[in-house]
Amino acid sequence: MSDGAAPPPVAGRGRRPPRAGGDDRELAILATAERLLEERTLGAISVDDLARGAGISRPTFYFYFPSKDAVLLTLLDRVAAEADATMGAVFDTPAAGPREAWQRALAAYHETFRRHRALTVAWAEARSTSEAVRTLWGEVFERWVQRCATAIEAERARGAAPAGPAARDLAIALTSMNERVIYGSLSGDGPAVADADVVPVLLRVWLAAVYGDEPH
Amino acid sequence: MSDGAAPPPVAGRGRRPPRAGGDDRELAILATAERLLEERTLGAISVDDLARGAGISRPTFYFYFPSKDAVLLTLLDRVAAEADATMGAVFDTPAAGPREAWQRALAAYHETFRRHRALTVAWAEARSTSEAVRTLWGEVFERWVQRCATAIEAERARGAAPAGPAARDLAIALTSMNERVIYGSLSGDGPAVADADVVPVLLRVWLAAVYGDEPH
DNA sequence: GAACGAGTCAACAGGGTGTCGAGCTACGGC
DNA sequence: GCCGTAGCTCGACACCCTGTTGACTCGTTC
Repeated sequence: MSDGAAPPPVAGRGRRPPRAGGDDRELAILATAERLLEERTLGAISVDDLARGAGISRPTFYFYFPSKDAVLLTLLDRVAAEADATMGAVFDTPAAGPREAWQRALAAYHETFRRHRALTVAWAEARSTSEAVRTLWGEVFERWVQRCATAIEAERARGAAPAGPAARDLAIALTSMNERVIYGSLSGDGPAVADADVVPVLLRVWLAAVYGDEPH
Repeated sequence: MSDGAAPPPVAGRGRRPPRAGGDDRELAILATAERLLEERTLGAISVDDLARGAGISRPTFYFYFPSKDAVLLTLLDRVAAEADATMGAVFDTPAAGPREAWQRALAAYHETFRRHRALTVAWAEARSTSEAVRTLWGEVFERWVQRCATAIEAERARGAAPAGPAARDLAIALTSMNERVIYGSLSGDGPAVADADVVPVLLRVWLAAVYGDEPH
């Protein structure tokens, strides 16, 4: 928690001192991780695999990253940033109508994770192993929930959406659905919605949940 | 894969020959697993912990179970059976109205997993590790989806629910939501819906998704 | 050209899994 | 009564993975 007086430019996840030249090695490790994740699950990849893939020995790996999880975390940071950025862009661009807006948001969310299929699946796997991964996901999730809750409240305030459960709870439930449905369609185990149907189905549920009156 | 000619009464998961007396040990292992899961995560429990907890040595453990996962699987089989039974009971008992019916189904589902909090959390964790666990969950999930899809189709057929996405896709999306929201509220990491609000919020979304017309 | 620090790795310590083979115990048959 | 057999038990082993240590190289910098 205490950064010394010297400037620690990048903070924590990567190499201890973020200076100097062996940068390629760090990149090579990250690239190797991403490549191996395309073919095996995270648990089936050892530090040795990562090191060899990057052309270094196992101890040298530890010079660059404190653990296998840290590598994943670095990769995940990128995806998280990308997801946040995309989401921000979508929420800030005005849309033709509410349906349009939600549709675009869902499609962007889906597309972001689809583009990083292997990483997304590994993310879910590592969530049970690593506190840090869990936390990172929690943050991404929380930001998404907050944006959605705010949007729902705005729709209610302008009379477009009826009152209902706490906007935050609704947002959590619907975001949970997104997460699980998208993960299911990407991971391919168990019953899943076909890739092309993911967004339409999610959209339908979102619209019904946000704008639908209490039926019966 | 080939069971000989002799009757193999229980099949597979537990002790190799399901005969004779050391039954208590097997039970002791299962009890130990359940107890330890209350305090630590599955990954933090070793075969040695299980063995010692049951008062036997590690090699002896392997006489009763082929692996740590097999123990969990045995425990999970029970929960799966219980979930199926509860679900069956709920779907078969006629209710006052549709809202009542869905409400009861969701509450039963929630209650089943809440009663086995530690196991449910371990289940999610083991899904990334063990093919068998993944499969078992897939089966439970699939049964739930089928029942729901059937129910949705019935509601549509009698004109109570409007047309919409394929009933199966809708059922998958909503069941995914259940799974994730309930897991979130049980595991306690990340943003979650408070325990008492889980069923009301889920119910609201289900009803809106099944009975709500396409808005706008 | 000595001192320094980034970068590298062989070797080790430690902990986990799963297996093998030798021993123990009880019980039915002879 | 003793013997074989089958259930049961564990010490010792082989193996794999993680993370650390300490010594060594090599390019800079003064």
